[in-house]
Amino acid sequence: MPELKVQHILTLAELLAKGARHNFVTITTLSLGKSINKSQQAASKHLLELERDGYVERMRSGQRVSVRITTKGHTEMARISTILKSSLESSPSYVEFKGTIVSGMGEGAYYMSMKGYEKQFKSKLGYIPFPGTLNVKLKDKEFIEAKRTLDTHPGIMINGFSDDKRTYGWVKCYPSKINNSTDAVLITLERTHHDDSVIELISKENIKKITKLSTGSQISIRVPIRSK
Amino acid sequence: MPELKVQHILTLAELLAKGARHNFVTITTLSLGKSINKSQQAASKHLLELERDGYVERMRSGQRVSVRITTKGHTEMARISTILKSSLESSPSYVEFKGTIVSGMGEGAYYMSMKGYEKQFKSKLGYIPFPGTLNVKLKDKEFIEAKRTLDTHPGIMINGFSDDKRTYGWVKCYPSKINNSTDAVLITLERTHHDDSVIELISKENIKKITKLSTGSQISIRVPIRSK
DNA sequence: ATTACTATCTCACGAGTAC
DNA sequence: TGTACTCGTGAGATAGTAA
Repeated sequence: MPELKVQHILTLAELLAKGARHNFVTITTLSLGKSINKSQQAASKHLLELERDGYVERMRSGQRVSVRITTKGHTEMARISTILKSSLESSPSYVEFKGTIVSGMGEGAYYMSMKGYEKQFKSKLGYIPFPGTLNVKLKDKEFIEAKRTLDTHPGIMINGFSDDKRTYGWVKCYPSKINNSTDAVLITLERTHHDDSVIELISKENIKKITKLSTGSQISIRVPIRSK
Repeated sequence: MPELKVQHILTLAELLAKGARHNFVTITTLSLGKSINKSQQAASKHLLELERDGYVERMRSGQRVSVRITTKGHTEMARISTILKSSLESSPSYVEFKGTIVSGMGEGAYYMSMKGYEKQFKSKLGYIPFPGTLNVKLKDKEFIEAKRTLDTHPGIMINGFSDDKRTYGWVKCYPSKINNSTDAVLITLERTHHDDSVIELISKENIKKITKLSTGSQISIRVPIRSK
């Protein structure tokens, strides 16, 4: 039983679109070729091969040829369509980070506890985060790239503000899951004091305590995103 | 802007299934090759070309390579999936017959008016048909073939019966539309008195009168069927 | 006008192999 | 282990053309 050749997929799709599932449709190899961006000769060969392999039936009436798709042909197309559709849908809708917990520098805690931020956390996240950030050193280049991916997705925006001394940048929040179970919020900062390979997380409670993780532990963070 | 090559479709689908939409996934060209039923070398080339054409991004970490599908790649796959899906769905769910009206031989009328049939018509179709059948001479070989197609689909079964003299065969009814507007019922008989190229229709009223068609008129009959 | 043959070309694939 | 080069083979495409 010969497999359906990939290059025949579009040809079958075109015939299907022309209504060749249940009725013989009369179509010239020239127009079929145009539809699939191939030559008349290629279309003719496609039909011959599709017929040989049992995906279509053909019927000559003089010069013209009518074509109909067989049940086998239809089944095969449905199969391929399903494969494509499910592979598109099955794509997980999260960005994943993997790395190891590193000791925070205390800085994050200081900034995140400022009244200008806390007020917004309370209203936009629904709580005031535990004073302190969990810092994760990313394991690989691809996770650093993933950070850039995140930038293209919307997050919860915490606006910057000023006090007497200086201005403080915005903070973007991405609700996420640690090790697929604990809720936390990955934050990206307008003005970061880390290099690219470290990400910071905040949470309602002390993350290390709740997850029983400590400095050096391997950790996975998943940020759900809306698939487009 | 190079088009996505057909042979790359399955490769992209495989990457999609592996979750490479939002995250870089580490996959060896050997295993990728196996998944798409190609060699390691083919898989490697696919990835190189997909990258060259902007459908995936790659990232080397030493020997291994991580792959992620770009927005362009995802869009393209979605496009193809939609084309296939809609071509499968758009396929009209009817079998069509075209031909010319020929004068009935009166026989049909006689048989169809028998009490053994009439009782069943009344209960299964909801009415007693006009006494007389519309005979249509099919125009082309493909419509004769379409009759065979119809046989594989279920219709409303009118059982045969016997009287003192003889037995009468079953009649299978397919509700249909004449010229896409008038309701009628195409019937196939266990024992037909026509050759293959003629079909018969019955209806509540006199079809010729209602449609203002007469012997010699071109006519189209569509029999809706359940697509499988 | 339309199909499909033949010849030719291109490029997709796998084998072998370097790194 | 891995990736990806070169190279040979053959499938798939086109041009030209017969029917």
